[in-house]
Amino acid sequence: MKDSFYEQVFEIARLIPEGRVTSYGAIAKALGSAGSARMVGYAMSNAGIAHPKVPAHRVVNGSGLLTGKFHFSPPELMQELLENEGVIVIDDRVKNFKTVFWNPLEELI
DNA sequence: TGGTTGACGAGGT
DNA sequence: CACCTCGCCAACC
Repeated sequence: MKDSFYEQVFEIARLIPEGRVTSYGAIAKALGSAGSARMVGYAMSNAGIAHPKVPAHRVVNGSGLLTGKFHFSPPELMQELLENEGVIVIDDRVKNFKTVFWNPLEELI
């Protein structure tokens, strides 16, 4: 398999439209591996070196928490990018998360 | 080959 | 609402 799990994660992440966010679990489920949500986040560690660019800042955990912000440089960059796209972030949490949430399983059809 | 690692998720206290 | 514990799965050393 040339398209490793990582590559698949990147593919889905790149499909996330601006102003929208999704969760690691949702991506994992979209790939058919619902239980490997942790792997999705792990894959994102390579997002920084992945090409084309992967909007990792649009991926948060199931609670809308910016758990991966500390992997950015600086950590506050993640929130900056999100707010720049119209996503309100308060206390490391996405405002109206349920509204801006992008479900790859339904929106991607 | 086997054990450890995680940017997680759900459930319980 | 906040914090803790357990479970899952693929990649990495």
